[in-house]
Amino acid sequence: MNYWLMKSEPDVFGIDDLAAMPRKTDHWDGVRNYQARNMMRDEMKKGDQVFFYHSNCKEPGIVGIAEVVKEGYPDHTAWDPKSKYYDPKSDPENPRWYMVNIKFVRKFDRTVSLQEMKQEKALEGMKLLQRGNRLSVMPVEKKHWQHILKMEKR
DNA sequence: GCCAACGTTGGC
DNA sequence: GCCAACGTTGGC
Repeated sequence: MNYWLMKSEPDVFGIDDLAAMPRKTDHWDGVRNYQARNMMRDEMKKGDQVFFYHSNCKEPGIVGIAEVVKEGYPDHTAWDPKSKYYDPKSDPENPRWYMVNIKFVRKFDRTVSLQEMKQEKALEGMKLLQRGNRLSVMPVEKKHWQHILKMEKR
């Protein structure tokens, strides 16, 4: 099993929105970055665990856990001219963009903030903390995953 | 709201 | 294939 982190803006779609969905599940549409696309299409597997990260907000950080329940499949919003994610260059015969479905697992007791994570020696080298990182989907190492779970309980 | 960092686009 | 211009992300 692998571990991941996915970013979302709470004003647009936060962890509470995921928890409020039917079956607490939603498709992760709108990713228009090739690196993130490749991970969703090729690497994320059913049962993989996902940190849900709130970005672009007052207190950026990890707020809970979700789980991959459906592996990569074409992101149909790319073919919908009315969607804000419409990409005329994505051909249904040869889809350019992919998404996965994730299901709410649990919300953290508290937010493990970005600021806090930056100060942790044990999290050195974590992708999220690297300068200028803008990926909205990224892998998390098991040791980092476990350390963050400990931080939550402090 | 600012701005640094990064990805993409397109002219050459 | 280079690289300047532009758009977006996201912390602050």
